[in-house]
Amino acid sequence: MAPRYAPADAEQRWYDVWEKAGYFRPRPDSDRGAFVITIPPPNVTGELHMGHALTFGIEDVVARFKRMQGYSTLIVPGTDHAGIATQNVVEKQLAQEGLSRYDLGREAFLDRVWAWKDQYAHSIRTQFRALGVSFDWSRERFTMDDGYVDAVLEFFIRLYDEKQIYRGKRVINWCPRCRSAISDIEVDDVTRDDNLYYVRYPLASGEGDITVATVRPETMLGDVAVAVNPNDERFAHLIGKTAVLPLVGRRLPIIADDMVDATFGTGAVKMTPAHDFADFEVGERHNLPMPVVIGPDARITENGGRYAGLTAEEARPRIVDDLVAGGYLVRTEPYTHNVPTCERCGTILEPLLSEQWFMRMDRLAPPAIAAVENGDVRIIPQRWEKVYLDWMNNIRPWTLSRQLWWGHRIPIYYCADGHATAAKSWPEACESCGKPIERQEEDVLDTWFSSALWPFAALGWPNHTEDLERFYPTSFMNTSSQILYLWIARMIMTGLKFMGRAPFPAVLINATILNKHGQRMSKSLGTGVDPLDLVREFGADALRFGLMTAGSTQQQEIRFSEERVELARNFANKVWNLARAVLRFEAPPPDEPLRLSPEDEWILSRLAATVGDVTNDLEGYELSAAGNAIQDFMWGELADWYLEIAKARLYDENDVQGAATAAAVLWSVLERSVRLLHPYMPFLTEEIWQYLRRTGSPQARALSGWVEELPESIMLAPWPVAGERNEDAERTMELVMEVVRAVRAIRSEYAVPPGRFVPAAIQAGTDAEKLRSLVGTIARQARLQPVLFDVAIPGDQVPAGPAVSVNVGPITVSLPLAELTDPEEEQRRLRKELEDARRYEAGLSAKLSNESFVARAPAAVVERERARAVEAAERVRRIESQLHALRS
RNA sequence: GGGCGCGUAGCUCAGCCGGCAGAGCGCGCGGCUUACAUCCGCGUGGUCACAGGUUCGAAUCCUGUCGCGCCCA
Repeated sequence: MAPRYAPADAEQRWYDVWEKAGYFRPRPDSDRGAFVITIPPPNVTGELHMGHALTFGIEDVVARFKRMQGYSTLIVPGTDHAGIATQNVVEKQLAQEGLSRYDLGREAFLDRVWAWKDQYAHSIRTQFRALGVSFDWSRERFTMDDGYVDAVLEFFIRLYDEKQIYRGKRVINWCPRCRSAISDIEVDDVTRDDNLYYVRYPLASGEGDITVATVRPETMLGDVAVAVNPNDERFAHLIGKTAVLPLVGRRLPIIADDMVDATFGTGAVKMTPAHDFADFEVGERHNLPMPVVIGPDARITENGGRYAGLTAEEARPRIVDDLVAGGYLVRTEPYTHNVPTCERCGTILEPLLSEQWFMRMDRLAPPAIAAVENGDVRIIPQRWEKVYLDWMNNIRPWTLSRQLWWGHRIPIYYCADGHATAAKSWPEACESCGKPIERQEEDVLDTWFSSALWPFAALGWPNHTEDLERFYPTSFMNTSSQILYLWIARMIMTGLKFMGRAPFPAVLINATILNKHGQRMSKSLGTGVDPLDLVREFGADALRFGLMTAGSTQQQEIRFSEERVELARNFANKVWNLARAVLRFEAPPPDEPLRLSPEDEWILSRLAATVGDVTNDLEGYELSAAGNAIQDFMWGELADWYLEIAKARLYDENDVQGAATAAAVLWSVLERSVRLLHPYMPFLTEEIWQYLRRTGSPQARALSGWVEELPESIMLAPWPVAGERNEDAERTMELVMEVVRAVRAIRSEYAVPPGRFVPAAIQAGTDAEKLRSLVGTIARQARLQPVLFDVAIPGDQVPAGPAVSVNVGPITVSLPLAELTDPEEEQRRLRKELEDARRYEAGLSAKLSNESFVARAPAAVVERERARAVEAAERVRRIESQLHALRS
């Protein structure tokens, strides 16, 4: 084994071996049942980023844990066609060639997008493999592959037949750049400084006028009314009268509607139903005409008279100028408001009246609300449940249609009379009138429409496949908070609708990954990091471990830096070297059984505690806590203490049984720790596993519970079990470590060369019996030689001559560092220690003399404080006596 | 405007069903000790954002304030 772990080599070898051996496929038999994840399919727009590495890392850690626990475990991989996003990137590519999608035409353009898809799906697959994720590639899906298309058609037609999907004219968010409708949850509001224009509309009677306020004067071309609040006395006399639209001359009825906020502007509002969500509703209530004056290209339409052809942006100053010239502009004032922009491209959205396909939500939502309320679906962290429920309780119809080419084309066919027929393929005739079908709907479906089916469509729905039978509902979903509405909510609704059961019992909402300065990681900001660069530099295991332990499950953001991966790489190397050390001490097994010493009992107890903690943490999806627990144990206890202590026996040629016992305990504890670590560091642990398979005495293997040979891959090994805790052994070793640390501290303070042995006298008081067999251990770890243990010295006298005293609990270690001890210095040190000890003692007595405390605090707490007080007093007495001895 | 989260050592974070403030990194000192210098030993470092309250006792529970962030309108 090399002195340094080289990840690149191991990673390349193992992934292929695992895949070829079929370890990523669910095992057929399992009495523990199935554990299934259908991954959130990444967009085929580009490469994976750190957020993906986190998401899929979490899924793989959890799945590997469950696989080891014996579940029939399956992770279904896949990619999403990501309609508008992918179409945008391909259009950008075309633009660089000076082409638009219209130059190519629909068919040729789609060929281009498919080529893009193939390229990126391949590159994403390569990235997944580099991360070491145990996905079942034989079940890989794409949201536009043949079977999936069928699922989408089935979904659409069933809901259409149930009248849940309908066509209608509504004001929608229109992106003039994407040339498509946008769902209201794909809108980003951006705060902008604008002007509020007060415009005077004369009354038709020629006497008087009414002034309205607007931030978008150009929309006045589409005005059809002026509205006021019915309770607004200022305008009561005008209701029913008619105003005249300046510049246009259209006659506008003055109407009353509750929607109008009397405190905004003048309290009178112009109504533009084709270009404003609220105005549209008022327009419907009052049967107003709805002229479209700003078209899909964001230019003024024919309805805009002499402004036709201008962009909305160009039209505004012209109209304002004309209003001024006509004496209609009363005044302007600065106004800050939110402007809706396209989440994809940042373009300002135009509310636009148009014909779209919609899906009703009022029947689908209630069961999905109930599922979260009654705990069938748990959202972690739980606070997100409220966010989900708030949105679901105010849910609105879903705009399904997108004016795109890339996506699932809406399966609606029209006859010459414009009747719609829904069908999986070109129908024979119109289902309404029997006339021939003339054309298919041009629009495609919102990407999330197909994503909503993912957990069951990826398993074969609408066919009654074996996978669907066995693996639905899935077990776990995790994703970012941003798509709680867009995706999670819709999966729950459709799962309940078509499968009768929610698609998963638990949803983990991931933290957002920020860089070390707290900025979002994003390609456009230049703050993105390619996970594969980190894999190349530090190894996939290090990236996984570093990410998983970067922040707790409850956090909503994680500050991530490369340094974290470097530290995880160091840990990986530590584990590697720990294994090297353990494997070098293969002792010949004695015939007799093992003879466990206190430190053996201790490390076995600590392992038991760690297995328990890690298992609990993983069950609760606390991956950070679990990872830290493994690292703390392997590095801080197994390597730093147990191995160092065990070396004495391992190198002792006169103690064959002791050496064999230490070697066996080491092997077994390492072997089980490596299994604990496997979900986080699959490659390193597999590499070590191969050495473990070939080693380990029968006693060592028995200690781990192995009755048969170790399996050929750690992926087939069961999750470790450990025995009982041994509290006595833990307390004893805790004391040993404290004494050793205290002596080391004194040695360091007195600059005793680290290699040098110094004589010592240890008085252990009440702990003498407990420590007797560990004196040798203390001596070696603290480099003390020779050692007088528990010799009866009258009173508290330390051995003759100047000495340095170390007090740990009831234990005192005296180091007669004759030539090193400066009595003055030592007195100063002891006086400070005495001061601390007295302050501590005083604090305790104050507490104990407080009657309320003694009366009201739990008995156990009072008892503990009393014991501490006794110990503190004793400590004060000892230090005093040590000081006294120094003076004499 | 409404909702949520966060504020603990120079940095990143544990601790938060109340009972003597922790870890890693950094920094300082000392070490190539027969697994590892991607390492080992020791040390330094905190009004637990602020102000009230509850309690025998508050980093932890409650209220308010300030600062940062996210979501919704």
